Amino acid sequence: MTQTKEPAVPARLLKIQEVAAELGLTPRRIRYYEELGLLRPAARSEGDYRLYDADDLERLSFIKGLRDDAGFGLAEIGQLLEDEVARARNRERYRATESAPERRAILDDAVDRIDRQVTSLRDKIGRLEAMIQEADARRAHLLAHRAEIDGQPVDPHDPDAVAGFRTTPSDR
Amino acid sequence: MTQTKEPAVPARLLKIQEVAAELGLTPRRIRYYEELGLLRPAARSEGDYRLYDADDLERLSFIKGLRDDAGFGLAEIGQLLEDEVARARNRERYRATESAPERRAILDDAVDRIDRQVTSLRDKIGRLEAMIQEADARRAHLLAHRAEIDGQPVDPHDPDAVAGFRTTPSDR
DNA sequence: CCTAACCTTTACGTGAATGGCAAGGTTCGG
DNA sequence: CCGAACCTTGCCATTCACGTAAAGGTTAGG
Repeated sequence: MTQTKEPAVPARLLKIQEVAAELGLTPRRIRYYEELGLLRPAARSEGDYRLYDADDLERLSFIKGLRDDAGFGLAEIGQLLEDEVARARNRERYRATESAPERRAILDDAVDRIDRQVTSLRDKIGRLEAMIQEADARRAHLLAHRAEIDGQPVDPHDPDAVAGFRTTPSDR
Repeated sequence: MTQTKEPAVPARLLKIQEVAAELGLTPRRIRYYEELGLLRPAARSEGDYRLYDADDLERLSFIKGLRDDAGFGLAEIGQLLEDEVARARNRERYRATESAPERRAILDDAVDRIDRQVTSLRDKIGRLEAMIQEADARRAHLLAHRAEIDGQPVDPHDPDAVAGFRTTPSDR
């Protein structure tokens, strides 16, 4: 099947549509992300077909998550991820040097970037949790009124209304 | 100052720009949300100025959160929140009936809606947490390599590269 | 009563993120 | 070597979520 040539698995390269299908994207979107500098296919075929490796798939999947799930804009994602130009530069720097301290620095930078990504995600989670709190407060308010009704099945004139159900027109 | 007429506080009504300033929105956005049926001002002035009450403010704030923080589309927000037509209808139904069971039903519907909202938010949080997991995995991978370097300061030929830093060109 | 500062509706403009199509080149199984 | 199925770049169209401006009415303080 997959011929194990010599060092490890050659890890088959995928064409754009295969990638799109696998990740639930469209070729168009993938090309657009490339155009914005968010990723670059690992290789091109003889006839210039884009060819993606497992690494690209991971990156694309993360981009998709940031976009579709986290709702970040593509520009913001660009900052968060570091563009392909910088990525290539760092790869080169890492490969070029033998120096352990320098390699450490490069790795530490990469870790910092990930930390920033995680922080962004946690911030967002925090905001969503705040919204849940508010929603729960409204929920509790409604339930309080429900309990009130349950207590006195038919009340002649209700003292005030339920949150979200202003039944006393008062002025309007 | 605020004349307490008789029942409670008349709760001053705000004009659109005041609302916008308070919530960090623009009049345009507020009008647009109204146009989509997401909210309707509590009242209009003599000369047709939109006037918002505290209830409107809460709703608007929630809409803003769903949009800016949670990243939902306005159409989706419309479904989640129930449009103003349905809201008005329910208010009327609630007000119209004396029946405790019916009021209970209306309140229960409102609670259900809130539960759906919370579920949507929790779903999103779940997806974000999954992304954090992935990011942490990458982070751990990088740190593993950093530790490796720390162990053997100057290694002649590295066995393989770091995640995200393919230093062995192998074929490309 | 006047006027500045606000409001109204209507309508057109814009940036982001795609969709869709055309014209042509590439791959690949048969 | 051929055709179906895919790929390329290029470009225009569209949707969403507003921004902005115009033309005119309203409010509130002095």
